[in-house]
Amino acid sequence: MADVSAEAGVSAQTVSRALSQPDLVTPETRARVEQAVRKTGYVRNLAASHLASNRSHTVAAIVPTIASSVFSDTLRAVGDRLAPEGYQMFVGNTDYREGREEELVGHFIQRRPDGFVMVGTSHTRETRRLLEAYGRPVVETWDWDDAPTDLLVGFSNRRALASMVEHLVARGHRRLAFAGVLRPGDERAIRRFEGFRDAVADLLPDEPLRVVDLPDLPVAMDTGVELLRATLQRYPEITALVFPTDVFATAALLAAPGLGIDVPGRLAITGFGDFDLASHVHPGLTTVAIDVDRMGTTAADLLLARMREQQVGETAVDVGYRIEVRDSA
Amino acid sequence: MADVSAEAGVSAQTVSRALSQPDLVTPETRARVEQAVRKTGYVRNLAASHLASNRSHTVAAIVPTIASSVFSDTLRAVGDRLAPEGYQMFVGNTDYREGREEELVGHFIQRRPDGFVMVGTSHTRETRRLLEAYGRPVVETWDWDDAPTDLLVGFSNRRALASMVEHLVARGHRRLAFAGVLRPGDERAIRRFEGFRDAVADLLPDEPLRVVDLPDLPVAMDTGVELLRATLQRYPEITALVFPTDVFATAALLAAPGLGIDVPGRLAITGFGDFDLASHVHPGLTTVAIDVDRMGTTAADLLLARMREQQVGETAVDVGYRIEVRDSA
DNA sequence: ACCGCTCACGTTAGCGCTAACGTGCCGCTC
DNA sequence: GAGCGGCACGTTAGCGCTAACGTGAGCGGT
Repeated sequence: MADVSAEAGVSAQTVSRALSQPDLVTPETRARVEQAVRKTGYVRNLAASHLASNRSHTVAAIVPTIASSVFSDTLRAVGDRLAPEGYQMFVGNTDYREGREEELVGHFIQRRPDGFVMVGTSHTRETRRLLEAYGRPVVETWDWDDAPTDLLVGFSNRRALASMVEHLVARGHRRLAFAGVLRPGDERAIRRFEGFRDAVADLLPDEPLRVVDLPDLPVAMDTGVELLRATLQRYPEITALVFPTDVFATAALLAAPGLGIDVPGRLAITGFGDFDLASHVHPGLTTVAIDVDRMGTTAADLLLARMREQQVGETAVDVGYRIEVRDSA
Repeated sequence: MADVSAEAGVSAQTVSRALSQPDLVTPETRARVEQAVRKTGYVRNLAASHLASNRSHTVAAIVPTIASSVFSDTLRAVGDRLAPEGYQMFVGNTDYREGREEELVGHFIQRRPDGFVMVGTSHTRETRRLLEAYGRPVVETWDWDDAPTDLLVGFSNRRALASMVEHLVARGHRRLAFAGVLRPGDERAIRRFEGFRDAVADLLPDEPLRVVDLPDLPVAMDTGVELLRATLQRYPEITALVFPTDVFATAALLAAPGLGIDVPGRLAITGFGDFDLASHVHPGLTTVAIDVDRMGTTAADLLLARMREQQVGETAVDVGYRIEVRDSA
């Protein structure tokens, strides 16, 4: 920067201003500085900027897995909104392992991000303590809680599944099962199960709770096939099978003909997420659609406002959900 | 850090050593420092560490899109290998737009990452200049080039598609078409097309080159259906259709029955990537499988060695590919 | 007893920026 | 024409670490 300021005949402070707050220098000075930057090949060092200004212009994002379209779409939306404002994003994945989130927060804090983006509202006590002590804005996404850590842009997984059960009951289904992978690292799946459980208890009080949980299997299509098989073996009487993710539901849908199961005639199937694939399988998958782009963009908007110490109107935004009815249910 | 050193009764330098190179202090001192860290709630500031040591312990990764399992699996593999070594990863996506890569490199350099992970070997002149001037290790992935920028862990997209054509020809196919989305931001797709073109010219010299390119459409399943339709309209005589990605191939496979097309009887279909879905559709999709985990892990290994200024044996690693033969072709 | 070496830790300076405040000039008001 | 405020830019100091070098204790060899 000293080279640039010498070349441009101004002080280092003016170079700094010309680069980060161009409005504060005259157009002529700005042009001289820009010319000097080009001539010297200067690339400013944001680590030094961070240290001096106490702003890193980074955001830390923590998701269960980046190798799933649901979260990577969210990250893309957040990143696309933040990048033009000069923020870069760190990404960490918990791999659906309990405790990894706390570890990641611990590591990320060392980089002093200006904000955090988290998936879910359920965190360990220590995670919350760390985030609160850190004192920078946090946006939670992909779920709903009446007492969020800070900002919240999400929807109720519980109500979404309850709505799906309502849809099935309205279509005349009485014997429903839920099949998924439930474990502490994936609270969203647990909320969805709870929504199923409560809606069944509410709408079909005479029916037993039918659940198949294979907590040791990965979130992959093979597991969906296995869940379909296990559920029909355990509850052959069911007419509808509710999955907490399209990953399982589409796999089950694709495997059904081979197992001699007519969908939706013999068995109705529902998913969650409205993946690209959901509208391409036959029959089309009835599923829960989330406006992921809006969720990501809104989360980034709230974070930006907080990071700039602007007033934030609503600190909790419900982006809702939509039951996307296709032929599978 | 001053608080910690006062609390532990040692100098700040010793606190620094206890945290970053624990072997250099006695076990007793280390314990006292750790105790003091806990008591004070100290979280070290890696921006300051970066500034003082000229090592950021970050790696910048640039991919076409993070919302695709191919690249997010790679990122996950790279990230999982680097995280335990204390490296965090910045991710940027070019959205398959030409020129975005150069822009991203320009931004990332300001953060002084210790290394770069790139997808592809083809970059603008300015991108290469920036990376070379920056002088830190760069790993290119997902393609092959005899004169890489620095390190290379990939495979030949061109040869992979040529192998697929060989497979089809060996099965008796003569009239083949290639259908995809070819544009400057996606060099991998172009290499795959070239592999198809050259293999057809080589093995089927009497056949014309049959290509359908819809460069303005997104890489999504809808486009796959559209490509299938357009290709059969233009080249009704074909018996095999080669796609440069499983996204298109699986969509075409799922749409075929509805269009009255029997796969593989009337038309053989092949993809690229061996997505989870490829083995779940019926018929199973014949496709090109890449060992993405190995590619990511090896890329991270080479990068780590270079970042630590260790000797790197092979600077170019070919992870190869495998034609995964299923029933679609 | 002296030397030289190693080890554990301390001291000094500086990494490359920007916050905060200082300075000088210009134009406006009364 | 004195006074005042705003603007553009400069000066000073310091953000929180670590590289490089310094120091002193302990130990073995001669």
